[in-house]
Amino acid sequence: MNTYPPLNALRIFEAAARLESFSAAANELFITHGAVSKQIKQLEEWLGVKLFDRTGGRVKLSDTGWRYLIQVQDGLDLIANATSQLLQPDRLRRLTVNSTPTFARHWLLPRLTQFRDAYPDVELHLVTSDRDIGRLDTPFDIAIRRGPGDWPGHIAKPFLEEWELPLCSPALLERAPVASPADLARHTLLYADTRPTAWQRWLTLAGVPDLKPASTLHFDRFSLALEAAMDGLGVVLGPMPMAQDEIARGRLTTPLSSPIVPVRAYCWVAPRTAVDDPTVSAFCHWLETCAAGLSVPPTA
Amino acid sequence: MNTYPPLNALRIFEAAARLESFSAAANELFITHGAVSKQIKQLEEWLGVKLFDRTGGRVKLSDTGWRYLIQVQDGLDLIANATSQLLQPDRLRRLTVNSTPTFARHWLLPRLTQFRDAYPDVELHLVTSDRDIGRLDTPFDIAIRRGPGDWPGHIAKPFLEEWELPLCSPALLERAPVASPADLARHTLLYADTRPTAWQRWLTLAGVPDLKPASTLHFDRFSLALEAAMDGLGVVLGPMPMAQDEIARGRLTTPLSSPIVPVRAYCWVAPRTAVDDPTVSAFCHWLETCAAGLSVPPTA
DNA sequence: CAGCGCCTGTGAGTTAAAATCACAGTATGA
DNA sequence: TCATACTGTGATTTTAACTCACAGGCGCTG
Repeated sequence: MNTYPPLNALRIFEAAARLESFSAAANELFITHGAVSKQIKQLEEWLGVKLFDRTGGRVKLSDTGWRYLIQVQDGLDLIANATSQLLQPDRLRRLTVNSTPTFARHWLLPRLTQFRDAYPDVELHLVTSDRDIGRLDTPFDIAIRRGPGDWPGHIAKPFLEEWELPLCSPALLERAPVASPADLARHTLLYADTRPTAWQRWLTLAGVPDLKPASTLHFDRFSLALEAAMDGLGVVLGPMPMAQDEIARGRLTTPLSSPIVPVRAYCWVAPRTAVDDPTVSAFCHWLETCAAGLSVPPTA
Repeated sequence: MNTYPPLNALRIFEAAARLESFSAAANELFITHGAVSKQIKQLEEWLGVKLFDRTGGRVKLSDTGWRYLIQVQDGLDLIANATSQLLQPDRLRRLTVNSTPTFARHWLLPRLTQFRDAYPDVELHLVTSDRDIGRLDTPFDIAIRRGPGDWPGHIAKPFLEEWELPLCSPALLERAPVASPADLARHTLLYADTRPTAWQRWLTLAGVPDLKPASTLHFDRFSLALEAAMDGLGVVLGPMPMAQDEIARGRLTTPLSSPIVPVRAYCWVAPRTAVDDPTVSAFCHWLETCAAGLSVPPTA
C-alpha cells in the first residue's frame, strides 16, 4: 500500500513545473492561475518542501522541485499512456522485423509497446542481427539498417538521422553549467568501451583536443553510460536522436548543440513485394512517425 | 500535455484491483465501501469499459481491468516512491563500486536511483569489469562478484542467490496457461545468444527434453529477451531474483516454480580496512536489504 | 520617474467532487 | 431457511477545487 500526495495537486504541479509558469499551466489546464497557485501551495505544505523558488512574482523550479518532477512525470506519463491506449484499440497481423542489436535496444524496444498498443493484434517478431541484408538466412518483413546500402529487390527509406552530442542530466548542468566545450573540464565524462574514440573525436572537432575532465567513468556498454548520465553521474557522448525520449522527459539535456558529428542514418528496408502489405506499411509509417517526433496515429 | 483519468478514482481503483475487493480497499483507504463502489463506477463510465466483472455482489478483475492495472500501477508506484524519497533525505560521501557488467545492468543500475535518493550526497562511481578482484588495476570500495571466491584481505558476504526459471508476462499466461513444462509447447520461447543452452538445460531437468515450442525468438542480448518477455512476446528463461522487480510490478510472472536451476550467488566484497566506513556499510546494508526484498531504511 | 504588462499570492465565496449513511440485492455456507 | 459477507445506490453531508477580485512585485518603455 502506497501513500500518495494529493493527486490533483500533483497533476497541476507537473504542468506548472514543466512550463515553469503558473499562468501557462492554468491556460493549459483550463483553470485560473489562482487555482494553480493554491494547489502548488497545498502540495508544498503537504510535502514540507519548496518546489519552486519565487522571485518578484515569478517562479523557477527549485532543485528539489526538479528532482521530484523528473520522477513523478514518469509516473504520470505511464498513467496517461495506459489510459489513452485503453481508449483506442486496433487489429492486424504477424510481422517480422530484423534490426541491428543496438538500434533494437536503444530505440525500437523502448517504443515497441507503443506500436503494440496501437496495433495490439500485430504479432511482432523481433530478430536482431548485424549481418548484411543479403546474407540473412531468416525471412523478414522489414529490416532496419544504417544506410546507405546496396539492397537489390528491396525498397528502402531513411527515417532516422543519427549524430553525436554530449548528453547529461539537467540537474548536473545546474551545478556546473556548460556554455562551451572547455567547461566539460569540470565534469565527469562517461565512456563506453564500445565507442572508445568517440569523446576524443568530438573534443577534437570542438577545438579542445587536450581537455582534461574532472574525472572519468567507464562502462563496458553504452547503455550503462547512458543510464549513468541520466542518474547525474556525468556527461555522455550519445547518439541523437536516440536519446530524444530521455531529453523530452527532461532526464537528459544537450548542453552544447555543436559540433554535430554525423553518423549514418537508419533506414527501413522491405522486400518490394511486401510494400503493399498494410501491416508492413503501418509499421514503416509508424517508424517514420516516431522518428519525426509525432504521435502514433489513432487508426491504421 | 496529457489527459489523465480522474486521479482520485484511479488511486482507489488500484487498491480495489490489487485486493480484488471493494470492502478491503475501503478498509485500506479508510473510506466506506460505498465510496469505493462509486469511484469505480465513475472511472468505468469515464473510460467506457468494464474494469471488473461482477457476479452476485462479488468483483473479479476483467481482462481489460487487469491490463490497465498493470500499467497504471507502475505509474502510481513511481509517484509514491518519488514522494517517499522526497520525505526522507540524507547525506554521505564518495563510493566506488566495481561490478560485473551483467549484474550492474540488470540489478544494480535499475536500483541505483533508489540508493541515490536515499543517500543523495553519496557520489557513486560504478566501474564494470569481469576481472578477478585480485587483478583489478583501479581501486574500489566495494566489488560485486559471484561467489564463492578467493579474496584475501577482503571481507565478503553473499547477498543475492541466483537461479533460473521461466518468466513471461501475466497477460500471455492468461491467453495460454502453463500448468506444466509441457504447456510451453504452445508458447514462443525467447532465446538469448549469451545463454544458448539455458533453455535446453532447463527443459531437460523439467523432463521434456524434446519439447517443440510454438515458435522461437532470438536476441543477441539477454536484456532484450527480458524486455520482450515483459512485452508479452514469449517466455524467457531468466535469472531469479534479478527479475524480481518486474515480477513485483506484475510485468512478469513465473508460471512454473520448478525445476530451479541454481547459479552462483552474488557477493559484495570489501577491503577489510573499509568495512567500518559508514558509507561502505550503508551500501552493503542497502544491497542486502534490496536483495532481501525490504524497503530502504529511512535513515543511515 | 510613472505607467503598463505580466506574473504570482490570497481571502471570501461558489461550485463540484468525495464521502457517508441507510437501505437494498445477491451469493454462499451452515 | 437464516446469517454472513459482499457490492449497489439515492439522498444528504462534508470536503476539496475553483472562481473572483483585489493586491504586490518585477521588468520594460517612454
